[in-house]
Amino acid sequence: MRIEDEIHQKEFTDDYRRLLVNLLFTNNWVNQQVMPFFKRLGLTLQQHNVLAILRGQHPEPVCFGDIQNRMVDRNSNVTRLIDKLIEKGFATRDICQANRRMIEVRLTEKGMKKLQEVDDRFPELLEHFHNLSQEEALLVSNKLDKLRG
Amino acid sequence: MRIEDEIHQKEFTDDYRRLLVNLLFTNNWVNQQVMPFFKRLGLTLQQHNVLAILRGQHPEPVCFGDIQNRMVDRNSNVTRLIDKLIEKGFATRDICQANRRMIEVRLTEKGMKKLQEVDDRFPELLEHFHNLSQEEALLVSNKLDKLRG
DNA sequence: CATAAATATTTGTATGCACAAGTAATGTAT
DNA sequence: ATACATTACTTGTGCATACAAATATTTATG
Repeated sequence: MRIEDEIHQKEFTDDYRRLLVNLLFTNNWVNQQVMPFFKRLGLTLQQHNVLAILRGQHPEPVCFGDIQNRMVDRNSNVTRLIDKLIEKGFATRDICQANRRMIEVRLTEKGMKKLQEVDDRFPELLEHFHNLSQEEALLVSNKLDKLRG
Repeated sequence: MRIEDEIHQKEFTDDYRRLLVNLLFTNNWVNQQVMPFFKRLGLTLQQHNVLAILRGQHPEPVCFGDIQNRMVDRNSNVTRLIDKLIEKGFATRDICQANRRMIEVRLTEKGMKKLQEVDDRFPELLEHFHNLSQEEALLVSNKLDKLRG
């Protein structure tokens, strides 16, 4: 459905303005697909993002700064995210002995299993994106890369 | 910059997954351009969205339900948004005499001036999108429409 | 006409996020 | 060695958001 119809607006003054509004609107749409998906699995999007980063280094630990730099949403408060993951038994935290300002975060077995569970169901989530062909998905992705510069 | 490099990930298992992450990441990027822009003008993105909807009907009033249906972010709590706008003197609220369940919201002169101020500066904001050509902006916008179905 | 259903908005609450200030450990310069 | 700056993480606070329940008004039904 055209963005003009979605928000009941006649037309946009220019294509960039249309793109801006469309990106904001589409983001809400994406969140409405993604949030319930993760909620059903007992995670938030960002908690899952951290778990995936931890798996990338497993069994090596990852420190907070590195987690932050690899996150899709850089504004997250890593301290409190990790608190939640530890509370749920998906991660552990230890002070790094080489540099005691740093915290080593590791994935647990339980966290690993939860990630596997997410992976198993991921195709369900991606189905929502199949209105675009694979070529179109790739094209849009590349244009978004270009947009951000 | 490629999304893989932004989040330090080697590569994605498939193009749809890449698109999903790219949309989420790009949304954060967009917010980082948009939020400070509106903050400098003493508004939030959503407050501006409501003001623009009110202008669309001015001098006729708009009721809450219609505002909600036209908003880019449908999850907003319209009651509390309008409270803020009235507090700032940008809008007024009256009970509709024809149907007293409904609230008529109108733009004030002050609100109109604030919108004009935003319009005057809008080109600054849109500059951030000029990494894409006008054709590309249009293309991406159309693909996003298609994605949502 | 009384009652139930539907509509439109409001309020409560728990959670999440943004931003700023705070703490603790380490590095650097004199 | 001491003082200052930097780094890495933590905490506090106010504001925004999501979701559910509540209220008030109108419409529909027997």
